[in-house]
Amino acid sequence: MGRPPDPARREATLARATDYVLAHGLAGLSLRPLAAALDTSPRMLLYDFGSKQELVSAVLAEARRRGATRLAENLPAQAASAEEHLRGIWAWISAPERAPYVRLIFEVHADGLAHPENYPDQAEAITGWFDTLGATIRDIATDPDDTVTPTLVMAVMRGLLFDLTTTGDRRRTDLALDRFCELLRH
Amino acid sequence: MGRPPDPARREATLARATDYVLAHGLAGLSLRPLAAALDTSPRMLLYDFGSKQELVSAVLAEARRRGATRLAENLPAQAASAEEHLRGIWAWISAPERAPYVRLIFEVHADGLAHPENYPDQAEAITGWFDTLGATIRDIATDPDDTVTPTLVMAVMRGLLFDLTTTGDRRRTDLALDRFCELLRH
DNA sequence: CAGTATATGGTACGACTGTTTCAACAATGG
DNA sequence: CCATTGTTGAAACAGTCGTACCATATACTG
Repeated sequence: MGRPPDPARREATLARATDYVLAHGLAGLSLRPLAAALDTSPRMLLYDFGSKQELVSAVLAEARRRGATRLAENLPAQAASAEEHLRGIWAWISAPERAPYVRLIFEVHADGLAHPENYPDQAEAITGWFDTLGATIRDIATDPDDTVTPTLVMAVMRGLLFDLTTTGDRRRTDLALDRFCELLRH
Repeated sequence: MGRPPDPARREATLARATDYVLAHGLAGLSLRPLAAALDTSPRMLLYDFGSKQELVSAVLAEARRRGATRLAENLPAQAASAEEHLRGIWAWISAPERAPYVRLIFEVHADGLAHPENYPDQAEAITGWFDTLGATIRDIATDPDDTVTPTLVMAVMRGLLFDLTTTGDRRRTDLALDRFCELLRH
């Protein structure tokens, strides 16, 4: 009885909305331009997602899913040394093609500082990397449950990304990562 | 002939506006609430600063000035070891009282990713620390013109601040700094 | 076919934004 | 006093924003 719902439409919209947000950023996101770019209407976006905030949450979840997938694809599991892993991750995340993802990470972080209630799983997005990372750098860490080394490694990555995205000085930031690897070796 | 201009008013407004921005953040800044909190009007803010963007620029410059002054006050110049300096900076910048400054740094960075034209001196705000920092950690760096070590040190700071402000896990981030100091020692 | 559910367009509301316009007021110099 | 110049208030302009309301179109079941 009645027309059947079409969940595929929502998912297709979500995918394209994620493209749009990655391309244009989160900060100035507005329903009308977004809808226009997606050949739909604000009306339909709210119909499918309930509110702008829920749409944003869905987009961020989708972006995280994509990021994790892409990273897994590009970092073969069979371990070279931990150092090579580290360099691999840096080369991947700092590449210009990842700029949209990196920008999104920083935008979400900044907005989360003012409105933490909108990002209930932010903390998990930080510590979630430790499982991923912990496996690859286990030989650096003193013991398997060590969270300190992954914390430091991720901090170096994020800090260097902050620097790189601000100054654009790839040479200096690359050298700084070299220096960090050097420190880890001894 | 005529009433003399009153530059003191502008400066007083700037000081209080900086307080307000530090307290409420940059992201949602709006002239009307700001003016109300400052017992003035949007009209006067624009009269004094020309436009919202120029007001923001002035506020950021003032905030930077304050931050540099406060940091200088709290880190006595006569050198203990570089490691103690590092720990001192971290203790200072990661203290809860600095949260407004830290938030502002990240907010400006995030907004600058979308609108770099509004922050022409952002890159300098990064590399500017190297002079300050270079002096205190000279014995860590291989030579006086080394920019790589300061880059790495600042990256660790900023990355750990990113983590701390997201997860709130002070213990883990403090330990990560310990670990970094340890690495630097060898 | 009627009935019922989803899907969708159009439109408007109310609140907000930075900025401008026009007026009046205040203090000073001639 | 009066002209000049700086200062300030009130209101409006021209937008944008997320969202709600109302009607209609579409596709399915009984």
